[in-house]
Amino acid sequence: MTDEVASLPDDVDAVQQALIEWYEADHREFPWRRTDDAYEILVSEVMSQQTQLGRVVDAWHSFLDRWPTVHDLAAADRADVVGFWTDHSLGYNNRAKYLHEAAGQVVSEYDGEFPETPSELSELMGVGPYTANAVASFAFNDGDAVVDTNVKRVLYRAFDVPDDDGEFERVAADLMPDGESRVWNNAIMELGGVACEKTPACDEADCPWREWCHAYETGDFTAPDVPTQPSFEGSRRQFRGRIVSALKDNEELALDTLGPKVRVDYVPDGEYGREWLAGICSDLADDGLVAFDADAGRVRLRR
DNA sequence: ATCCCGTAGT
DNA sequence: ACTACGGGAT
Repeated sequence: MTDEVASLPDDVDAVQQALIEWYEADHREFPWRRTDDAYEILVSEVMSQQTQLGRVVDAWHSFLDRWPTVHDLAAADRADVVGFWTDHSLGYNNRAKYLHEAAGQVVSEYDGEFPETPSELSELMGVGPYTANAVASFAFNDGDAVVDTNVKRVLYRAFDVPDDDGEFERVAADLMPDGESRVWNNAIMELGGVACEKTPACDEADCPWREWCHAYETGDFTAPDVPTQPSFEGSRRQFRGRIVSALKDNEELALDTLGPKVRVDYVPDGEYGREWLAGICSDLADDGLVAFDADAGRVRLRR
């Protein structure tokens, strides 16, 4: 026997059963947990990647009202999808573009029927390892163990898994009961979301793993390092967001009309003027989010 | 002011 | 391996 699963308790069956029973006894209700439609689940996962779950619920219903099927989304104008995204404060606009592109892939490459394996799902734009396993699990009960920051935190604390992506992936896979990816991945992320958050709530949430948890035993609830990010206020990101938001009603605007909508201190020939704005519009155009005519100095969302 | 967080591009 | 990417919640 190797030391491959040295991090895990001997009675893995009991660990698995405890978590599943805990999850099934009580958990937060989200509408996407009551569907097995791959398109609806993909939309929820892409939204959830960047936005707190409570805020996703309304946006998810609205999105599916507007584009009920993958065919509807594939046929939509990119500008409308990006406009919806910014209108609902969903964050990174690139993801709206990716989701729209992924819908196009499903229609053109799979005749509108979603592929069911993580490896095929990973080929879709904006779908990486996490989302591929989430969709494969929740739509088809056929995913591998998901490894998101919730799962990393749980494994790091409970079983002393080293802060290393390969280690997390290996232990997460060893821990998942065969053929139960749907309930398992829901359950372990729920554990990270309500019991094993940054500030843990072991007793309050009746954590099912207290008897095995190294952190609960030692009182050391350190979590894996999360990279710090540059401040948002005053950042390029902030102004990109404001530009897309100003264009969301599909207007085409001249730079000098757009400028004051983006920053109050806009002066055409000033430090933050036409040249500065054109630079950001040019980046947005490179990202495929806007159509920018630099000579005419006019910009609008890209169809 | 800080937190949240998976993917793509390089 | 590192960085860009949004904006509400707290």
